[in-house]
Amino acid sequence: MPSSTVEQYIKIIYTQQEHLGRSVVPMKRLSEAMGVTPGTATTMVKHLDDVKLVSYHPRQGVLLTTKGENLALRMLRRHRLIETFLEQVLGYDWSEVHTDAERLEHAVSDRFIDKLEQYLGYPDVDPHGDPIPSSSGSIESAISVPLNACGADRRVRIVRLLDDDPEFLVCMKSYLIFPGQEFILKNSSAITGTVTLEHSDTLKPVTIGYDAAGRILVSER
Amino acid sequence: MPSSTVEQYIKIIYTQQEHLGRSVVPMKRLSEAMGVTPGTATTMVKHLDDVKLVSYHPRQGVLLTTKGENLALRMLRRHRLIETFLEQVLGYDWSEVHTDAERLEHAVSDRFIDKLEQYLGYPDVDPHGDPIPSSSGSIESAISVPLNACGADRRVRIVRLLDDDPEFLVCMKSYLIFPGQEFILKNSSAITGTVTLEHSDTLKPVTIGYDAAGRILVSER
DNA sequence: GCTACGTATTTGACTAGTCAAAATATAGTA
DNA sequence: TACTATATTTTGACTAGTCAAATACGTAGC
Ligand SMILES: [Mn+2]
Ligand SMILES: [Mn+2]
Ligand SMILES: [Mn+2]
Ligand SMILES: [Mn+2]
Repeated sequence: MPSSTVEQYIKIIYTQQEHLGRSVVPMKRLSEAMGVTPGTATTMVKHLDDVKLVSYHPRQGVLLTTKGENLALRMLRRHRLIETFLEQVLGYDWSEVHTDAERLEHAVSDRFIDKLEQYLGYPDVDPHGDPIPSSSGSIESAISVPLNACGADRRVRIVRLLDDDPEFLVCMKSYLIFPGQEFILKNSSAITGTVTLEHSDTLKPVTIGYDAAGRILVSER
Repeated sequence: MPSSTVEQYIKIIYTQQEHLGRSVVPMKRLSEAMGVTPGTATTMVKHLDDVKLVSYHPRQGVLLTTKGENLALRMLRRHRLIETFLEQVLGYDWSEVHTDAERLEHAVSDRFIDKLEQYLGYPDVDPHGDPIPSSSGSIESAISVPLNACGADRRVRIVRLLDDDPEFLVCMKSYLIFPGQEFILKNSSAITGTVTLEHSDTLKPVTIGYDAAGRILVSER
């Protein structure tokens, strides 16, 4: 049975691998994401390689094995089902769910997660639009593009937000930017570095920065 | 912030103190309840004394301070609210709730517990009839007596079971022995060491051993 | 008062996870 | 090619929690 520390490393390696596109995750990246010193990450990664959860390429980086990927998906499943529960059932704000899920994910049993999933009615995404892996480990994300890579005058539907920062989330919610909401993309200017949207119901205009828009995934329609 | 290990020691010291009646809990007792060697318990208890959670009386035993008692009640509150949730909401059998609660209680935040309590409608006992301490730390248990200390031909209502063993609980449930059920106490014999009950609705008779009956608390009426 | 036995404490060793700081490799630049 | 900046690895040390086994108490019985 993996310790919560191991679980956390594996989950972070997965998300970093996904985020980097490239396959190997360098130690600096990993240590920063884990909040530990680089030396600590190196030591741990060697151990993870020993137990076949990752393959370690000295001086280059680390890569999940299939076994590691399975564990990562199980952790993501736990994390996202718990977040969904906290928001939909216990009434947390979506900016608060992440912190608590971060601890709970390491304390729940498989029985708990399977019953929770059933109780929630088999949701396929969490409050941030992150897809929830099935118990068999399959995961499918809706097709989407970053908001800053979208053509102007398009009608878009918010699909997912790639940021856990509570401040960011509170702010987005106040603009009605959360999964399911629809907007018209009025203007997207690489020169000024802004993206302007108009909510399809309220018609309220919102302007956000280019990099923030990069963390918002939408589907064009 | 106390570690989960510290939380567990404190909770166990509380329940042992309650169970022994006497105030100090000897090391042997504590180490057995914790599943560690006596030496380990001694070391830990000295540390708990340093941080003022217990007062340690060498070669006699250990005793919670007020600070320790507060922590213990917070843990009991968590444990019992979680057990209630697992049974009533997620549909666990009452024999399964204990194990999962044992881990979760160390991973939940105060926010979680308070929202959970609200969601559950402020229950005052858990599935085993154990009273749930309030957020301010007050706890009140219904007046009750052990079933083996009851006069015969009395009508009794099951209040609480003092045993976590899944096998015992599954068995009791099959006899309808769980909080709220009513029985007529037909016979209680110290000689044969048995207690015979009859369910007040189904009229089905049940005979259980004297010591098992000691772990069943009832209210006479 | 002395002995035995059971309980309690001490000691030394081990594991998982961590940091600080020194040593080393690598890749880019002059 | 030689130098330098940066990433990486190594080393030694530390903490929390644990066990096994040696040692020390304390009390009940003789
Ligand atoms: Mn985590
Ligand atoms: Mn999420
Ligand atoms: Mn516990
Ligand atoms: Mn209980």
